[in-house]
Amino acid sequence: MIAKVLIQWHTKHGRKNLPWQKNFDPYHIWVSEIMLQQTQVATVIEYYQNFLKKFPTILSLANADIDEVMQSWSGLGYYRRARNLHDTAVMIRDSFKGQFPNRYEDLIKLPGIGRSTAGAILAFSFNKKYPILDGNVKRVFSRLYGIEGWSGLTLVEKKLWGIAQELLPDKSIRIYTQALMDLGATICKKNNPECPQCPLIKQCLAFNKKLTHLIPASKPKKDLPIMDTNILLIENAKTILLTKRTEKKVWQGLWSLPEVDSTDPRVWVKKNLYIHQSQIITQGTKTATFSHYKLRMHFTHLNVQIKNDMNQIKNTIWMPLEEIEGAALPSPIKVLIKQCYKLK
DNA sequence: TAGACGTGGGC
DNA sequence: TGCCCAAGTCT
Repeated sequence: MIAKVLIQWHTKHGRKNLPWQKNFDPYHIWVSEIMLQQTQVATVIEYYQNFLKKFPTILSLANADIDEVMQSWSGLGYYRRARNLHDTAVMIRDSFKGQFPNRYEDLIKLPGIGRSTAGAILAFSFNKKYPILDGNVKRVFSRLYGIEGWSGLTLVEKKLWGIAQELLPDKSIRIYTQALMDLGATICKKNNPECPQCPLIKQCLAFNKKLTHLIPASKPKKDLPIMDTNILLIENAKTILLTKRTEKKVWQGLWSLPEVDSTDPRVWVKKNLYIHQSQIITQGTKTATFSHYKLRMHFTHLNVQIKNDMNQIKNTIWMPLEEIEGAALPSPIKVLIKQCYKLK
């Protein structure tokens, strides 16, 4: 019954013109689903189009250099997704003869594809009867059935998956799945849901009990810890010194400004670079907020003149200023660099 | 299983 | 402004 109502609602009110809705190509669907993880539709659209232009087929992605993939992902965040995307493309090329798998057991083993993304690929691309459970769907079901408690709790999540599985229709899974997400995105919103427009208003427990503002329950909040770091913006003849972040932590695989222990930048510069002279241009602090901590970046912008026989430091490059914007750098670092050149 | 993992929209 | 959170997954 619920599925039928949703499918009918979708014919008039569903979203049908998103860039990844032009065909059912599993490669296209997969790329969009990965990009859309924890990322809003409006943000994804441009990245998606650029990405497919650069990597039109799964083979072109598999054969690409990871650095190129990171460059395309720069600014989107959660960079592990880009590495997983590339790894998965290689696996499909080598272990599946380039054919995108269409079985749940195969999909779930691929890096970056969890239960919900596997369900989305199966539903959208292959019209197979599998559930999804993203933020939209969690919100819709939580309200519809008056599920209390934060959806991150194991028990709550289990209930929601159960509902997702139970309500699945035998036919039109593709439309049904899209309808569910569209309802969550456009009507059953977190704040100020438009209940009068909702096709499920009569059977919605949260609406009938006037609990839509309390369901779904918010994630328990915690104060974000503050981390401090010292970074250097070293300029030499219109180029900037960048280091690749190879450690398995935030911004892995991206180029960034060197991070140093010393609060006096000249110590690091003297130790690592052969220079004629160095001159501090500006110093300051900029804070970047992540989902799990705040990073206070104490930066020093300085100008150096490198000797010809400078020593090469591992994983570093001097990047021309004009190439920074299009390179694989984290957003806050790009902003910081831009600000420094306004300040000057 | 709780924490790591980014960034920007919206209020 | 500051806070919540978005088409989640991995460890």
